[in-house]
Amino acid sequence: MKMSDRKKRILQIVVDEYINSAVPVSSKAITEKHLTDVSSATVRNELASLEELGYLTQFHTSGGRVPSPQAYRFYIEELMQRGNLSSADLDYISEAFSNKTGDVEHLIRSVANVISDLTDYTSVAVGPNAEEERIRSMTLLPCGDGRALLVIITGSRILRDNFIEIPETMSDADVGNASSMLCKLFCGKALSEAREVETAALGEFGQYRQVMAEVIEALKSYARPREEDIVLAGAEKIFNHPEYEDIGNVKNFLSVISSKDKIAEIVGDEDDEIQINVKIGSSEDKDMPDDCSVVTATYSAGGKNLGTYGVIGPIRMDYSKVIAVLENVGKVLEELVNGKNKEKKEKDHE
Amino acid sequence: MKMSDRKKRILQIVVDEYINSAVPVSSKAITEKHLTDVSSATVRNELASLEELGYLTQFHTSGGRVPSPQAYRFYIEELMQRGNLSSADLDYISEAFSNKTGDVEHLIRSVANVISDLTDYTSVAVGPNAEEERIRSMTLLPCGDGRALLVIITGSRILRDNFIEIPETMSDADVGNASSMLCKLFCGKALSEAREVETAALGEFGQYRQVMAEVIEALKSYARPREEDIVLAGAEKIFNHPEYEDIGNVKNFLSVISSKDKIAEIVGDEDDEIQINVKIGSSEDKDMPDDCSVVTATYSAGGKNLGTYGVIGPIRMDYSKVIAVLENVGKVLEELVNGKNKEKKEKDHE
DNA sequence: TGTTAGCACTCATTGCCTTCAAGTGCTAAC
DNA sequence: GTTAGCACTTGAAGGCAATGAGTGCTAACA
Repeated sequence: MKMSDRKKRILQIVVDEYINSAVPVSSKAITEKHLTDVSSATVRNELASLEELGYLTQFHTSGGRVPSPQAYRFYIEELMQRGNLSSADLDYISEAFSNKTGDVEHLIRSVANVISDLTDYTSVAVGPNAEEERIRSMTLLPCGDGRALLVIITGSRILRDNFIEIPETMSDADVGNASSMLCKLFCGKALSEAREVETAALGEFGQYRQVMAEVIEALKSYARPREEDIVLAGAEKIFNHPEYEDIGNVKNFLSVISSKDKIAEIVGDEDDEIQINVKIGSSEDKDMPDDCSVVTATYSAGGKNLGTYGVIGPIRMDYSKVIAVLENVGKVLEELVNGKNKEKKEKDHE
Repeated sequence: MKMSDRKKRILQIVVDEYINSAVPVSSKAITEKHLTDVSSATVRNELASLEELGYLTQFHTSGGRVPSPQAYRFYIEELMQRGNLSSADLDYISEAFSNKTGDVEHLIRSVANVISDLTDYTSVAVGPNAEEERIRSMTLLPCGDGRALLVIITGSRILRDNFIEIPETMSDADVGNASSMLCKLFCGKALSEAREVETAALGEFGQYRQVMAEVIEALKSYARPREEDIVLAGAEKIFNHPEYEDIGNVKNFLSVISSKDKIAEIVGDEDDEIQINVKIGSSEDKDMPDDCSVVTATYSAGGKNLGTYGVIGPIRMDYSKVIAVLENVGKVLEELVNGKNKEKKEKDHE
């Protein structure tokens, strides 16, 4: 069966209405508020047909219709009005990032907060993959107790730190030497390249050998996102949505968002090509609760990955608003990063 | 009215029963399970009297009695059986900390997890105040873009979240010099002392003056506990307790625990003299929900403050178990830290 | 004077019934 | 293809009686 234009229009009305009201939509409501030129009986026929096509479901015969996950997908792709943000919202975004300095950890947190505030959903964020970041500096700082702290700084000020065991025989000066040796070896390389240095080849490093092996071990731990790079904002926002008056749903939701692993799983496996990604219900990700959707966007600017950001909330989500927020935050972020680069380049030219 | 021994015994039974069952306790239940030598009528008289004294309340005439906050306080101080942990629990604790390396941030998280797992409540932890920690090393690492990262290593932690603006005119070597100058100036001092160095007195530092001023500014940010030092574990555990089948309670609870500020407030204002601290209901802390209790302990070992740890949960909390867990975790932690010190001293002697 | 049996009373819970309203599906007419 | 009309379904809400747990009070007892 082909989808007539009227069917599409009706489906759009149902989804819009349901997103707004959280109440199953009846034929009467449709003809009264939107399609005033046909009768409710006509709409009823169309609704029955849309139900057959799998776009709508009914809880019980006398209860109006509710969109299925399939309907939401279709809605997002074809039917949704792509809204723009109010200028107040836009101002809020630019202001929030206006004087952001510091490293990515802080940036991630601010972005998550802004997204949660504007959308009224719980937001999730996973920092950029450090894999391809080039190492700017690598330092070993002795800190007593036979240990040294390995600090790695990369281009976007991602820093990683690990403790390295230092042999008793190494003096602080030795550690300093090892440190500059490390820097010579690894600076300018990407983390992923650095990691691949063969441990065996390090035999020649004499007394530093053990230290070097540990450094490589540490580098391996950077393959996965760190706990600190997975953040959550506005968890309490779910209570603003009626589906979470049910304790069971809250339970499911909380069990997911209180595990960083699960968040990483849900947000993580992005296809970098697609800017906005929508997952609806549990069918698309085993870690997701049945009644949840996740909308994420992966940001980048100046060729640099800035991380993946998004919201998690009920399937009945205001996709239009959420997508608008994600897009605009992305834009501002990009301008910010590029603007800074530009500024810097201009300075360099003087 | 004086509390007879029998009254105390009955009150103890009521609180124990209620903590176990979450069901209001009736006179019949008491005489059947515990006080078999008196009749329920006698117990009824006592219950009425305990109610008059403010220890018990009734929701309705035919509903059994429930302890009041006052009863819990009395129970904790005088009535509670101070239980010991099972050997399985004790093993679990020792194992959890057996190979903990790394800085305080990691320690805080493990401790919070252990406490939450053993008590089945949500646990909260606020790391030790960095104020009195002695600075072991202080380093400025250049990271391009006119910035350097200030890394401070103290006895038990690494502080590395302040970027310092570096004047264009400073080369990396200059930054290195500034770095060693900082170290000379501040190493061995406590953070709180270091912070008090007069900015004005730094005029003599020439081109480093601005940098020095910024470093002092940065030091000031460590006066309050940092967000990273306030952690939460097992948020989803509240659903294991029947009071949180009510969505309103969950809402209150979540609104508190999703704000680090509020957690710090509730956990924070400890009297260091008292090892275990119990707050029951909202009367003791305006930030706390009416129906919540918080039990915390401030740990220290070898003269060093290790932070404040505890659980937050319903007023009807298994105080005996919670306190036992907190005490034992404290002991193991102390042994761990002292053990290490001892080990180290022995090594130093060789 | 403290304890207890007995009994009337209170009140939440449960199940059952009715009524009500919302919404549908179907049919026949347009 | 559209629509009016109507029977049918179903959840929500309200009333009502039965149930049962638990209490408070009184009078008798040791």
